[in-house]
Amino acid sequence: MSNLGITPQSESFSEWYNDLVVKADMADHSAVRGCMVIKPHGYAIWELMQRALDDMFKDSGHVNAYFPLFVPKSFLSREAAHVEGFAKECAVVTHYRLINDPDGVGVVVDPEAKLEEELIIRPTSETVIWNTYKKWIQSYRDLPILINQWANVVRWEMRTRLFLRTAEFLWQEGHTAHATYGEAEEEALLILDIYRRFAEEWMAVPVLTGVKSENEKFAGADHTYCIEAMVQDRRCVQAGTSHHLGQNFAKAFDVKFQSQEGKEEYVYATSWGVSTRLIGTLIMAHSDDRGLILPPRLAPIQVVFVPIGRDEETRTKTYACADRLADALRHLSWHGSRIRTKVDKRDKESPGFKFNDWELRGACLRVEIGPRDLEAGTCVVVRRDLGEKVTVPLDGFAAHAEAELASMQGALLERARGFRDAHTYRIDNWAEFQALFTGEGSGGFAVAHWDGTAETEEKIAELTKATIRCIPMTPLAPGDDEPGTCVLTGKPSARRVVFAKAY
RNA sequence: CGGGAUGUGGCUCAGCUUGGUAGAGCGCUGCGUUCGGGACGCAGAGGUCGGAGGUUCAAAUCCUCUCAUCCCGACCA
Repeated sequence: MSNLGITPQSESFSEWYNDLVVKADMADHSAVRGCMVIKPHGYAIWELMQRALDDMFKDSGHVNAYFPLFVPKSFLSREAAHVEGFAKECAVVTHYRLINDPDGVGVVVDPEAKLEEELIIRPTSETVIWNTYKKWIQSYRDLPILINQWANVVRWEMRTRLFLRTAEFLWQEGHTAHATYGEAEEEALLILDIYRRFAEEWMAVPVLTGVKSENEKFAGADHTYCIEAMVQDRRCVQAGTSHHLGQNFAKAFDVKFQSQEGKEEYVYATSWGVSTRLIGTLIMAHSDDRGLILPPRLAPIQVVFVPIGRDEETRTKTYACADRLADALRHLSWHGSRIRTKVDKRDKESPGFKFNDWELRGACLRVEIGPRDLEAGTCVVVRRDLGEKVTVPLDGFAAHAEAELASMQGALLERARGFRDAHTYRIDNWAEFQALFTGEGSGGFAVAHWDGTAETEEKIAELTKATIRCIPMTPLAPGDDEPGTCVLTGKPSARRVVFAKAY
């Protein structure tokens, strides 16, 4: 069995990832640097993610809206910390018209068509939205506002990777307005918990929840909550963030409301988002050298049938059998949606080719139906994460398939959790800390004491490339939240924090 | 934005040193045989050699510039 031209993980994790994304037909590089084409197979995963998250947002009282792509430059000057965080990576629109090149062929920018005020392509929408909220909010009766939008944003990144960091990406951004600090805090934590549940229950990716250090928090936030996942090269991915913005944007955009007591106060805000980066995280968390391994709840194809027959007559029978089984599955509801199936009737491809192809594309269960099965009244079922062929009677097939999907969903989460826990270390001396982040096959989560200063954080990053991923919400192990001494400086530390190399 | 590498049919690459009619494998199209872990035969189609200048009788090949991609750093969801 070949690896189908995918660089093995053991040889180079990053090449493995690049090969896989392209060969599994998820995405392609585009004509524009740093941008990508999300192909149907990759987009199908995004659609499933969107649907799940959108339901959770709606269930918790949020509504969707849409705000414009363009941000007047002046908006970005309003909140100093915020603009500093994004200024270096903004795309700017300066003109609004092209003309035929007077000196030759093609078109050139019309110098006459210069915009009076340049427009920034949104790197995030806080400023546009808060400029709007100012018009919407007068009284405490207008609050809270709980709006989400699904959109694209642009951050002009120097170094990009498909799904993990692209110049343009798709995401959702929630923007809420509240009367009190406490209510905004509750909102930020509510969303954080939605993100955690989505990661674990849908993506089968266990995540740490925590607070970002001052260095790592969102520019413009009072504080930032995050979910952090470990992937198979033991590096850490920030998979989602939820910000308590305090009154920063309300002050920058002068958004006040009259309280029940008649007092004028600034509004409290949150913002929160997850992006197509989740797809990259999903791939890196579970997949192997043979291709994608997707958790059933997010797999575009959950059960694929490969009917086998060397002659027309056998083929007719195996096709009919596969259609019948697929149809039965489609009428079953699993986690609230129909089971997604496919009967692979491509007659130019051999069964062996199809086996490899569907492993590459991450179908969860593959069902082989050949002449031998027809005689015996069975089919052969192979689960993508286990790879073993199991002969199953046609009679109990649907129940078997459903049980296997459920079991696979759980198994992936457990495996990922086991992997993460096996690479999470409590480290109390500097030599050990450095050793963890040095050399081949190194890495993981270092749960260590830190003296709380930005200088120490930066020094550690400089020496090891590891950064503080989060200050956990709850201790990962008993004692983690007790005082100790900083792993680098030996100064007092209030509690342990999590260090890792990050994407 | 620095350092390195690479741009030649859809894909992977050879040809470039030493200038002289653009090649291979895979894929693609047609027909036939195949079909339980990437099948085979025969016949076909497909390329302004990333782009622009220059040198030359002649440029994929030499020179200059430019664009893009990948890897490694600095920056970031």
